[in-house]
Amino acid sequence: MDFFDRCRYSDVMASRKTVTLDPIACCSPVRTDVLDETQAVLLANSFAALADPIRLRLLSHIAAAGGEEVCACDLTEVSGRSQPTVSHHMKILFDAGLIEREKRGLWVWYRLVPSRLDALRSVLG
Amino acid sequence: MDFFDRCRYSDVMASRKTVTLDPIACCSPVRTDVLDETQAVLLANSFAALADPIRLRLLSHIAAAGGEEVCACDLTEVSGRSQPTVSHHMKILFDAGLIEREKRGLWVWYRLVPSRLDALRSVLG
DNA sequence: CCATTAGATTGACATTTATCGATGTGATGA
DNA sequence: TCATCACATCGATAAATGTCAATCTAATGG
Repeated sequence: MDFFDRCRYSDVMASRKTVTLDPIACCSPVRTDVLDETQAVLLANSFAALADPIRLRLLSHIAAAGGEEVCACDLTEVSGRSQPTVSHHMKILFDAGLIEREKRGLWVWYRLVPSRLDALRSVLG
Repeated sequence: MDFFDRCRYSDVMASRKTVTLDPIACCSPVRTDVLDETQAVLLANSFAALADPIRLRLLSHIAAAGGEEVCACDLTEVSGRSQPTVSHHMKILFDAGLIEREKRGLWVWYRLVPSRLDALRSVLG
C-alpha cells in the first residue's frame, strides 16, 4: 500500500471507525503544497470536528485531564447539553479519531489521542 | 484592557473586520486548560473557516505561492466553483483573519496572514 | 458619458448540522 | 427474571451552510 493508496477517500473512510493508521499522516502541510481534492475533504472533515464550541470544550476537558480518562457521565454538566446531544458530539470527535472510548461496566471512559491533534497541528505548519 | 476584556466576544467580533489584535492570541492551548465559553466560540469560528474542502484548497493555493500574492481571478479555476461562491468562501477566510485582500485596479490580490495560522496551530499544541 | 470588466452582494434553494424527547441496548444487581 | 442505570440511536425540528443565477458596485478606457 503506497502513498496514494493511503490517501484514497474510500479507504480512509473505511478505516475511520476502527483506525489503526492515521489518515491525516498522508497530507502535506497546507502551507507548502496545494491540497488535492481528497486531502482537502479529509482535512476539512477533521477541522469540522473542531468547529463547534461544545466539542472544543468537551475535547479540552478531556485533554486537560492530562492523560487520565474522563467519564462520559461528567460531560453533560461540562457542556450544559442534554445526554443525547453530548453523545452525538462525542461520536463526532471519536469518528474524527481525536478521542478513544472504552466501556467498563455501565460507564464509558474517554481519553485523548494526542497523535491526532499533533497530526492536525502539523498540517497547519 | 486586560486579558478578559480582550476575550470578550463582542470586542473580538467588533475587531474582526479591521483587525489589529489577534483574537486567538488570548486563548491557551486546548490541551492544557479547559476552554471557557467565549474562547470556545471564538476558536470554533476559526476552525470552521478551515472546515470546508474548497476553502482549504483556496487557502492552500495562496499559501503555496510562498508569500507572493494570488489574483482572485485565478481562484474560480482552482476551486471549480462559480465566482459568487468563491467570493463567499474568500470572505469567510478573510473574516477569520487567515488572508488579507488588496484591490488594485480591477483585480483583487490575496495573501496569507501567517501569524494567524501560527496562532491556530499553537492552540492545538 | 458609456460600455466593459472584476468582484461583491442578494435571494432562493437544497443540504447539513445542532438539538432534544422518546426509545432502544446492554450491563448490573437484587 | 426484572428493575435500574448509562449511554446510543431514532425521529423531528429549527438553524446554519454551500451553491449559483441575477444583480449591484466600482474601476477602466474609449
